[in-house]
Parts: sequence; structure tokens; C-alpha cells
Amino acid sequence: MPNVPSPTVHTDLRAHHRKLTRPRQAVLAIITAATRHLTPAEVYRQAKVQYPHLGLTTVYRTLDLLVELGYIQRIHLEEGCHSYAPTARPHGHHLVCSECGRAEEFAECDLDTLVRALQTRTGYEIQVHVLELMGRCPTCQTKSRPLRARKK
Amino acid sequence: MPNVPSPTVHTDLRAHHRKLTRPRQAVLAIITAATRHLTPAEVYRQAKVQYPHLGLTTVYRTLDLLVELGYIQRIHLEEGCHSYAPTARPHGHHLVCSECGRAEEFAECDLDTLVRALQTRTGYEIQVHVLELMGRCPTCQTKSRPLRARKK
DNA sequence: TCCTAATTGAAAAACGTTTTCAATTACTAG
DNA sequence: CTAGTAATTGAAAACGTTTTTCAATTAGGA
Repeated sequence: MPNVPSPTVHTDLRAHHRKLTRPRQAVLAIITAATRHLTPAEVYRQAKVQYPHLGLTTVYRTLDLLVELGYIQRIHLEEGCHSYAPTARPHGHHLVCSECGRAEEFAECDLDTLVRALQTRTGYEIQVHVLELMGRCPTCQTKSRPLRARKK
Repeated sequence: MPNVPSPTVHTDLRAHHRKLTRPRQAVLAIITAATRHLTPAEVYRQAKVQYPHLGLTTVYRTLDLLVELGYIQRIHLEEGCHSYAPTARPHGHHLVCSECGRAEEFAECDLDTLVRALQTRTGYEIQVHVLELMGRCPTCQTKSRPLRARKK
């Protein structure tokens, strides 16, 4: 049962003189239903099932569009930057293990106070923040501390 | 006045059977003196002044090495992922204007509570945090506000 | 139903990054 | 100080990802 695009998306698109095409529906269905962040290539592969004629170029363009409209957000990971995730889940920050690359996601970030103070002091209008934490995950802590962890 | 590599780096390298070569010295001088994050390409351009024969490949390799040794850290920004910044200066955070690229630096960041909570919850040993804020600086705010900033 | 602007996909170009490899270089042992 | 060796180098090529180009197609308002 293919995901029916929410009426809101439809309306939003119309408001911007954009069209709700079949390729877009396919991309939308995949990315909004995603339980984890997906790379454009992953979205492409999955959305092709629903609409086999889909082109990769269109996936990129649609993801851009959805970010613009605020339906999804672009996130940055250590390995192969640039994944996308539905905005529904309020914005995820990441805690990344610097040894094995494993990552945990967390939502809370108590930056409002800081952001407000900085806005006042600098006059900037702060729109986005990127917060990344790095450390060693429990598993890597148990392994002997690696003197020379060479990446293959 | 070319930056003399700190004796510590020298020692660290020797301990790992690595060499302190001229190309590495050039990269080291640039990245450790950087007042803001630099992309590999920027490091390349700047380090070439000191050592014109430098190759881009070597810049990538040296940056990797310095991250491994903990002298610099890789950070992720919205535009053109992957920049590097010296770890030395205990964390300077940046507030970057997304229009003109101007950046302010700030030191305070009240993440201790968050960090402690996350350590408890996830079992990670959190070592580093990167916090970047983006917005519009006062000057750019006075310029016409872009209703639909289309990326060129 | 027609018209037009928006959208599409394929191919090619443009990135940023990594790999390969023969030549060079810095350190170490003698 | 010199020779030997392993680490390092840069150019070129390979790579994967993202963007651009462009003619053909399509959705939705008139």
C-alpha cells in the first residue's frame, strides 16, 4: 500500500507553483516513512521499486525541494556525509564513536540560552546549529586502546 | 616567519615511526595556525606558499594523520562538508554568516549538563564536541531579505 | 481540451577524495 | 658519515557523489 502523500504536501507544493509528480510521490513515500537517515542513493534504490523509471537526478532535486519546504532535513555523518531524514523526528544531533564510526542520535540540545545570548551580543540572526559529539563507544572502550588505528 | 613544528609533534611522529617531512611541516604550519576551519583545498593553497612542490594528495594524507594523532579535528559544515580545525585552541566555536561567510568566535558553551547526561545514557566516553552556529550577520540582514533564496 | 511552465531522465561535466605506483626522502643502524 | 630501508611523496588515474545541460514529457490552470 503505497504511501498517500499527505494533503499538506500537496497544498504546499501548489502554493509554490510546484507539481506533485509521480517521481516525487515515490521519493516522498520513501523518505517520510524512513526510520533512519537515508543517503540519496538509498532513497533512489528504494523509490525505484514504486516507480522504476525514476532517475537519480530527480531524487537529488526532490530531496532539495523537500528540505526547502521543511519536510526533511539534511544531516551530516562521519562516513559519507549527507543523508536525509524526515523532520518529524525533531532534529537529530549525533554522538559518533571516533574509533568504529558507530553513531547514536539524540534530540535534546539545550542551546536556547546560548543562542539567545549570542544573538544579542553579536547582532546575528541565528538560524541553524550543528552540534556533533565525538567519543568512544562502550564497545571500543573495552578493546585495548589502539595505538595505531589505521583506516583500511 | 615559518612556523617551527612543536617538539611534541616531532616526538609523536617518531613514536609512531613516522617522518617529519617538509610537506608535512608546511601543512602543519598552516592548519595549526588556522584561526578558522579550513578545507583540504584551502590548506593546500596556503601551504603551497611555504612549499610550492606540495601535492594535494599529501595534504589529504597529512590531515588524516593529524586527526589520528589528535592535533586537529574534522568538522562538518553545511556547505562543502569536511573542514579541519586545530584541536589545540581549546574549543573555539564559530558563528558563521551563511551569506557572506564572516565568522565570529565564541568560547562559552554550556554543554556540560548535556554531555554528562548523554554519557550516562549511552555509555560513551565523550571527548570532543563541535558546535557550529549559522545565521545572518547584521550587515547581511540590512541587505534585501531574500524571500526565496534559490541556490544558483 | 489546450497551453505553458514546471519537471523529467540520460548523458556529460564537475566535484572532492582515494588509489596506484615508481621515484624520492628522512631516519636509523652500522 | 654513510648506506640501507621503510616511510613518504606527487602525478595520474580511478572513484563515487552531486550538478549541469538539454530536449522531451507532464501536471494543472485557463
